[in-house]
Amino acid sequence: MKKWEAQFTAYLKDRSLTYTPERKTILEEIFSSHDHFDVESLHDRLRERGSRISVATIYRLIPLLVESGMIRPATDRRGRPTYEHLFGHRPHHHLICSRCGKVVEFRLDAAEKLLDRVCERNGFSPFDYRIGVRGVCAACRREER
Amino acid sequence: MKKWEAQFTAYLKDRSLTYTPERKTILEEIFSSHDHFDVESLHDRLRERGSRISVATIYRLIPLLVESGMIRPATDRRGRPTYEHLFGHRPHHHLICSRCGKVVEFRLDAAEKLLDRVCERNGFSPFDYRIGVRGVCAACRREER
DNA sequence: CATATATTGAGAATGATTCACAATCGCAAT
DNA sequence: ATTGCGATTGTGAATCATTCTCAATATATG
Repeated sequence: MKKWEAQFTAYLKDRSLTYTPERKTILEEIFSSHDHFDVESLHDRLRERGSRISVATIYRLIPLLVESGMIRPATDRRGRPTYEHLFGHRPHHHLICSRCGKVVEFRLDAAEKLLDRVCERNGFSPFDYRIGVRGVCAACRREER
Repeated sequence: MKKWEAQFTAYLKDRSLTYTPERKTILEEIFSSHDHFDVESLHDRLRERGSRISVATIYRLIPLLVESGMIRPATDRRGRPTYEHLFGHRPHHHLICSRCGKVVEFRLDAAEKLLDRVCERNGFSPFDYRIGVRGVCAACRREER
């Protein structure tokens, strides 16, 4: 059993909810990729798989996944709602160019210790963190002149 | 003239667009607060001010503000689209409880040095950064048992 | 196996966002 | 100041995503 499956079934059991085949199928599809997803394309992917799960079921599942900390709402560059799941990647961070939208990923393990201390002081048990830095990339800076 | 006004008028001029009274009013309202905003509540605030600007005008302005780097799309806890503007606050960060949604703000100047080094290596000129830590707060952890 | 509750799909209802269009506006060139 | 032209606006209609309703199933429990 995958880690995400264990976490989600525990969450469901805690609230007397059930782990239905539909929910299992949707989760499998979500966690089969690391990419962000939106409802429509997730629904398409499920249909390609041969599933006839309705969009309503997806919409109904999402709040549970958010609540349980499996996914989180995000937004694409144009502000459209997407979701990203929180398993299977080690924390990675982003440099985002405000001018051209380019995104550079980086890792920064050194930050973890600092943040652990902050969490401790505030009674938080962290399970994920993200750093986003906004600025202007070298190419755009050159172009500006 | 405010910094944001200078930046936006420059952006408009560059594309032969005009800085109309409506746009000025909307910008003033957006930058009069540090909070995130959504279209509906921004529209309400404008009406309270006595303005009759239509929502369509707001919707039409937003892509320009995003493009010009004045605001950025964000998302509230439930995934609803909001925007935050990018002027005038010192960097602050968030601990977010995945269970109950509580948000604790903190500051962490020590991170800045680490991030400056990352930026330098990648040729970025940063002007803002945000750290989001997701976890479970003390109250929710207690309740879980 | 019977019961109570949760879940589902379909389609209707809602609400947010975009579009179309006719009436203004603002700027630049006279 | 006047004219001309593209940009901008408000209105209301159209579209699109999301939520809701309801009747039919499925699931867990005793």
